[in-house]
Amino acid sequence: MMTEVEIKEVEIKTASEQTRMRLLDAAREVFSQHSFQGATVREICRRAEANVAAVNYHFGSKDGLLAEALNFAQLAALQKANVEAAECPKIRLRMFLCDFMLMLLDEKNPSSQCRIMARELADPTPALDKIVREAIAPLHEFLGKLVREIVGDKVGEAELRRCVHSIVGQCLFYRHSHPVLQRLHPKLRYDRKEIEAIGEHIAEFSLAGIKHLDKVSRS
Amino acid sequence: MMTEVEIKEVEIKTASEQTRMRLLDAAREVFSQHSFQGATVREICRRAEANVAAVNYHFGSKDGLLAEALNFAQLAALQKANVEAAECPKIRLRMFLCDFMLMLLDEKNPSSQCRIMARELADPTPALDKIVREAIAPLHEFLGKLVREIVGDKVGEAELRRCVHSIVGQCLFYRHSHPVLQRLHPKLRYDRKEIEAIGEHIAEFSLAGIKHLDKVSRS
DNA sequence: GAGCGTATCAAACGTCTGTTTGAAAGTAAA
DNA sequence: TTTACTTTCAAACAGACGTTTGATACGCTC
Repeated sequence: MMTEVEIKEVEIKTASEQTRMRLLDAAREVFSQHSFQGATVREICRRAEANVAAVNYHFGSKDGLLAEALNFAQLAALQKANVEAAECPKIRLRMFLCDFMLMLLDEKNPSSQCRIMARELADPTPALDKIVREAIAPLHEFLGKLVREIVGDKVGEAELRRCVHSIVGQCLFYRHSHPVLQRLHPKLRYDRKEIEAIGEHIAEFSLAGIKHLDKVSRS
Repeated sequence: MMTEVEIKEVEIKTASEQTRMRLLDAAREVFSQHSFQGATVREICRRAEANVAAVNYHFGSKDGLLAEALNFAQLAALQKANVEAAECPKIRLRMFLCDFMLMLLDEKNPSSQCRIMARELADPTPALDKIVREAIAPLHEFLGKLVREIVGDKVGEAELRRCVHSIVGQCLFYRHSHPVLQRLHPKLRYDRKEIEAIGEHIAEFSLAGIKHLDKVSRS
């Protein structure tokens, strides 16, 4: 049987770890809504109900907080499950794109890391190297292999790479340009149904593009 | 015959207008390289070899400078020339995409406005409304009509809109993710040949996607 | 050259930023 | 309770930011 102290440690952890968690959650929230320069330590601490000094005490700096807030486990799990699935490559591409778009766009999705990733693309930050290494490079590699399965060996590396770029570009567009799209189509709501329709569209559009590439290359 | 004064006005304008021009050029340079929050008035003035107060004297504020620095004449001219061209819609899409990618990626291209536009997408700024109204909305409308010409009337508005998003998304990806792509493929140089190859790829990829949409819709 | 409006300049302003500090509060073992 | 250590806190720090100011220099008309 556990002592009272042990229960406390397991269930609610130490007070210190609680504030660490609250800071990380708040950081993910704020970093996904503002650029790194736009996000302020004071707002993160306000949302975490912690003192301004807490960030530097627990994480050393604002940079350190961002680095620790990044966690691409969910994105990696998505890729792992997809690779191990028994379906054919085309269906796996469809599945992945729907899941990925839900990660990027669904506000209810707890994984805001991909939204941070998307935001950091344009504005290099000390954390960008980590993002590229742990999230973006594996993602491109994963999609490259998947497209290669579909397109066969007749297509060159450069064309294959551009196909991956085309797919990723379509996905990120909806995240990057969200403020613009809201102004262009004010009445459009990005609910789960709409997000899945977008994922389906990107899959259909891209599969046709890949297939056509195949034809061009063989001719 | 012109007097000396008139010649002076026409050729080198007033000293005041010269610094205005230098400020606008420097602003376009800096705003296209950093986010609005990341770009500093001091650096703009340093590059323009002007005093820090010059921005507020000539443009009222940093916001005003950005608003005046924006000028989408080249993008509009591109669309106008394309609409008036005699070619078939598919070839016109190819032409436009190559020109557009050159505007977005070619460092030698004097039109950095599109690079600013791309940068501002993610980070709403007081100038975003003007950008959407004068550049993005017309661009989407132009591409929507072009795709409509290719795809016919059998496709719904929602699907057509998503096609335009797919095209624009692919184009902007190369601009947005430039820092990332440089890390992923360090040896790849974005010279004129590579940019045109990218434009060709996006055109081929998208035409296949559009065509496939047509087939799906008719079936 | 005198006078006048415009443009430039160094300097300062107030505010916001990330970060540091030193004291206070909390925690847990002896 | 005492002791030693960790965590929180209000306050202040140094620097960067956009902007303002008042003096100075310039260009022009008379």
